[in-house]
Amino acid sequence: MNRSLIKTSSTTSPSAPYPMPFVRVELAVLSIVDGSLAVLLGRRAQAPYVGQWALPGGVLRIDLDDDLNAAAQRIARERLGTTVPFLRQLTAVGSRHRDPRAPWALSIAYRAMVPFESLTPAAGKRLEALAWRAADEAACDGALAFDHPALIMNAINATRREVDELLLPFEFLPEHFTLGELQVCCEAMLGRRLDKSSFRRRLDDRKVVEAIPGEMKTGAFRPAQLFRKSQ
Amino acid sequence: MNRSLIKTSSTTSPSAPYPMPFVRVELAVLSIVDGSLAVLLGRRAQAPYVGQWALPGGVLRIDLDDDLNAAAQRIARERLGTTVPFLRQLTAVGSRHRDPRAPWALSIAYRAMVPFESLTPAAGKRLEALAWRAADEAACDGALAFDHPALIMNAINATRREVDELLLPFEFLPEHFTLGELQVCCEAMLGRRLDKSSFRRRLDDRKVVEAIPGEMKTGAFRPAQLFRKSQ
DNA sequence: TCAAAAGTGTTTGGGTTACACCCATGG
DNA sequence: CCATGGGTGTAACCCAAACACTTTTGA
Repeated sequence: MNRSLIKTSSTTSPSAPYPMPFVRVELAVLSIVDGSLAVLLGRRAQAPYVGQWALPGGVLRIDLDDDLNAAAQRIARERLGTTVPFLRQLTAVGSRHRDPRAPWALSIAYRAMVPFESLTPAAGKRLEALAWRAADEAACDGALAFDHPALIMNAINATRREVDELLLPFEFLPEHFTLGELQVCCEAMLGRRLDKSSFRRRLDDRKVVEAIPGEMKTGAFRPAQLFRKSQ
Repeated sequence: MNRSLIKTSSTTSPSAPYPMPFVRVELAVLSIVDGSLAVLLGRRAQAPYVGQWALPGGVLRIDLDDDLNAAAQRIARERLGTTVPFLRQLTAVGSRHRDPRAPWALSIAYRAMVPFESLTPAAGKRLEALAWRAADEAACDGALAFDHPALIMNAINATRREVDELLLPFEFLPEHFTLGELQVCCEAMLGRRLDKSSFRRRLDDRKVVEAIPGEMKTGAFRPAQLFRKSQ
């Protein structure tokens, strides 16, 4: 299966078309599974790398996609059956021989973050299976297809940096949440414990959340104030 | 001049080629001119946006470029006649109707930093002229072609963030330099003054530079220790 | 009354800013 | 001897880590 899937005919006149690379979008979909950061992998049903695990992704369709973000969302719908919030472009990687389907392949990598329960376990097109995998592990796993371990590492670093700066994935949480829940979520993403007191001071210095007057969450123990994203 | 420059023929079989976008690389080349950050702009000699100023850039050539970085360097050679150090990928932007030459255009934007004297003032292919322009200004100038003001803003922010973190463009400086020269350079990039004492403390806490024993720069006043990049 | 989680206050320390001050040299 | 830039020291301050403590509930 080494046949080129994209046009590569050579050009003649100076203003004639140059052959363009094979352009794809790859998704590093993160979530919190069992209290730590996980990445969604698909087992490939087609060549190349049949049977191996890889990030879900798809070909950019200039007939369907208005822009790169739209392409990422379409591919998420097709492959995962869900929309993906907290979307962020990570990087573009492109070179000769990256992908045996084409002489030159360019991928735009995106990071997203979804509640893992929101995923239909049914795999979409071209995938045998979907599975969550510990993110730190996957980032170092040489058995993954293409250069995807590096992309996963990139997604982890970008995400941890955002959390450090309190740019938090509120779409990932319920609309109303307690500060405890928020802290547990951040700790899972960072892979380390946070101090309750300084975490809260930072939150209200920068006004990233606001208390919802009257709303409390009652449970087994002392009731907790509910918060929502500011503005 | 609305004729498509790239192949857009539709596909038939499911595994047949999809039409691919028009892929370019744009360069935000920065330098320090008159003590403040400047960006290199070219006046376009061809449609679209003839006569308007834009970032230098060029089409990705999968027959010539081994990877994206190589493409950026080739385009720098062709357009500017020089190699570009401190190269960093900024972002990919792509959408329908971004560029009248094609129905769907994708650009990978790169930032570089060169000593401005190293540029041959002769403009390369497809450019009428090359000129340095205050970066902060250009980032807000609606008269620039395409979405280039946003790319310039992106380049400025990425660069200032790197300098804040003491990831410094040593290729931009002479191999041996005084701490005063280094500080002036950083101040120009940041667009604000730095405190000499804390700047130096930060430098040697993180061991980013090392003194060259015996080497001193003598001038009008007290001689200064020369330094080089660490490692 | 105890466990568990909510919520608050206080101390400490690292790192940066701001600023004052000496040093060495050519003119 | 002074203007100028090189180089050093110190106090103030900001922020966050660490940790101790009180509060409130269901069981």
